[in-house]
Parts: sequence; structure tokens; C-alpha cells
Amino acid sequence: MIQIDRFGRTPIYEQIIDQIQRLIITGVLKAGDQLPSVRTLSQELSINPNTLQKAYSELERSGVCISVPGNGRFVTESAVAVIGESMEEQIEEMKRIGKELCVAGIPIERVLKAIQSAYGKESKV
Amino acid sequence: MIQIDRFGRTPIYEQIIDQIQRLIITGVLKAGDQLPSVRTLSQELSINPNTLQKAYSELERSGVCISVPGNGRFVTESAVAVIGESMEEQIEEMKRIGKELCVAGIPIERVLKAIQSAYGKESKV
DNA sequence: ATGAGTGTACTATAACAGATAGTACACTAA
DNA sequence: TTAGTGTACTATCTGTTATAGTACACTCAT
Repeated sequence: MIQIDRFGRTPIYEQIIDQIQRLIITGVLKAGDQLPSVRTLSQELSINPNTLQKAYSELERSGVCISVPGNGRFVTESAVAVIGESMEEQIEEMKRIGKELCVAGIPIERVLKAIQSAYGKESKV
Repeated sequence: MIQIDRFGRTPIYEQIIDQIQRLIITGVLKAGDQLPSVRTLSQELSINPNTLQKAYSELERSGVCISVPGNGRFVTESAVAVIGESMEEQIEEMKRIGKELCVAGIPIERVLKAIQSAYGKESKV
């Protein structure tokens, strides 16, 4: 369900945040669903409970999930919307890279094709 | 010529690498040009000489510049090509973000427009 | 030959982030 | 009561980043 890359440069807690958000926007996890507990998931992933707690806290801070002490942690109704908003930042990041590629002389057609392939529109025309 | 953001998350030496590469692909620095010495530039930027040395070493490792002990450090003939190759990685990063935006349900038109605006093609049609 | 200006190497230190380890406490539901 | 939740806290370890200071070798102009 969740894969951890221990050798990459991205911190474990960030990887978890990204992957849980992905599970939500892909519909694997839906509003009201319970997230795995800190203890069980940390054991399953062989990571420290505190590391997972850090990821969960951040998800809760941004409004993706809500914790019910003594009960569990659940995906909020607004989770999909919240994550969607964070996608705006991704678009900004795209613009930033786009400007770099522009000054580097990379033709815009190459970039557009890359985007289209990511969207599964190969456009082999 | 070079601006340092001491409060951002990107390390100083990476900022220097990025900005020198930018100076080269924009033509401000050309093949054969001498880079500022470790001592002078580190004083100018108020950073440690070792930090700058780290940035320069990395630029040299990737083939952007070459050092001549006792003489100076110069932009190589292949610098532009080398930097251009590293742009391929940027395109891969774009694909990665593109896939995320795709599963998040962001319409491809929004992404394409973002790219075009980065390229200065506003396409106000 | 000398001196100024290069690059390079090395050790040491401090600060910070990331991750781990272990413990403790409060809450809820069966 | 018990098991399973979330939460809080301290302590430690590690790697990266950045700084500080020193030392040495090289090149060039004088």
C-alpha cells in the first residue's frame, strides 16, 4: 500500500505524506475511511512511530485527515479539495522549471510532448 | 551577479551551482571565461570559501568548468552542452509532476497553459 | 627569486534536519 | 478491565550544511 525509499533524498515522512495523498485522490482511501494506526503502520513499514506521527500531524494540519483520540484517524470530507489546492503549487513548480528550460533553449514542443505523455496522450502524430 | 538566499531550504552551494549554470546558458559567461576566484567571490557573497569550493568542485566534476592550479578556473567549451544534458532531468521531473496533476484530476489544458506562459507565449486566445 | 594571486587539502567545530528509541499519559470502545 | 487508539516528551544518533582556520603547491608578473 505504501512504499518507502530509504536511500532517496526525500525524507520518509514526506514520502508518506505524498503517498497517502495519492491514495486519497485516486479514490483508494475515501472520506471517512480510517487510516492505519501509528503503531501498526510504523511496524509494517519498519519505521519509527515518531516518523509516522510527524507525517500524520502534517496531513492533519493541512486538513486531509482528523484524529479522534482513543478512536483513530480518519480521512476528512474536504481531503480531496485540500489536496487539489496543493496541486496549484505543483503548477507553479512546473512554471519555474519551464522558465529554466526556456532559457536553456529547450524547444517548447519537447516540453509539451513530455506533459502529454505524462497524461497518457502520446499523440504519435 | 549572484544572489544568495540564506533562509531558503536549498543549500548555498546548490544555489551557486544553479546560478552559474544560468549565467552560462544565458551567455553572460562564455567558454574560456574565468570564474571569480574562491577567495574573492566568497568574500563578495559573505560565505565561507569552503562552501564555494564545494560548488566549484561539483561544477568541475560535471564538466562545466576546469581549474588550472595557480592560474584560475575557466568555463569549458562543452559547458553549454553539459548543462543542456542536465535539462533532460528537468524534463523527467516535469513528467513526474505531470502524472501527479493527472491523477489529481487537473485538466491538461491548465498545465499546458502554464508551460506556455513560462515560455512567454501567453496565447490569450 | 619574490610576492601576489591562484587552486587544493585538511582538521575541527557548530547548527540543523531526519530518524530512531523508549517511556508515559489520556482517551475510547468492547 | 483491557486492548487499541492518539499524543507528548526526552534523549540519542547520523548525515548534511556551513563555518573557521591553517597549510601547501602552483602560476604569473615583476
